Amino acid sequence: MEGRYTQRLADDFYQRSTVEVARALLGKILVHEGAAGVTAGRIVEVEAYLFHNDAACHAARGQTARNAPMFGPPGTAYVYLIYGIHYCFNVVTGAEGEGEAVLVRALEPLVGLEIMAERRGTAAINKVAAGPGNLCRAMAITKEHNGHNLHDPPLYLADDGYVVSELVTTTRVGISAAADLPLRFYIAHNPFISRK
DNA sequence: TGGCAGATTTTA
DNA sequence: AAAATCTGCCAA
Repeated sequence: MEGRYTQRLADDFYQRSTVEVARALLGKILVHEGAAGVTAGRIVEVEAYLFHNDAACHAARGQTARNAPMFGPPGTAYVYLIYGIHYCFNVVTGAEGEGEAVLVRALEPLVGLEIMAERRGTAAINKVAAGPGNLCRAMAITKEHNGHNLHDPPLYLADDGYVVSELVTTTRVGISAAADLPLRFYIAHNPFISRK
């Protein structure tokens, strides 16, 4: 149990294009050592948001107080509140000064299943961390993690050697602008994704 | 300074 | 289909 996900992603993991990082994040582990205990899950679904030619990206119109973390160094957390209710967790990518990020949309719960189920109010394992809002709820990720360096506890990314067998590329969910861009990626046939 | 849209989720 | 509920951002 302890030490299983200690192989944290190093800085050079993020030293490549946002799309490459997004695809590489599939299969990696998101770990949160929270007050209620450790929760962790495998990333099975992500979306890329690009600085250039992507009107759906929060940073598309330049830097503001809200999207500032997106312009920070890659490997930073960008967490924001959407619809006044749900948090969305992103991994900042792209060079410093370039507002890009990868939205993590779904996890396969691996550690702390009971904690996650209680936070979510459901024990349905394939729905506990499916969808960006639900994922943050299950993992207790909030605005306080905004700007956090994802190399360090309590919130970090790890690699357990898992290899993705088949990767699917589709258009992103829930956006009106740039809805035709193929920037959503998920593990094929995975039962934990938020939707087909 | 106010109004509105939004990378969602659940069912009032 | 529509509500729940917050806030950054720009003038609908």
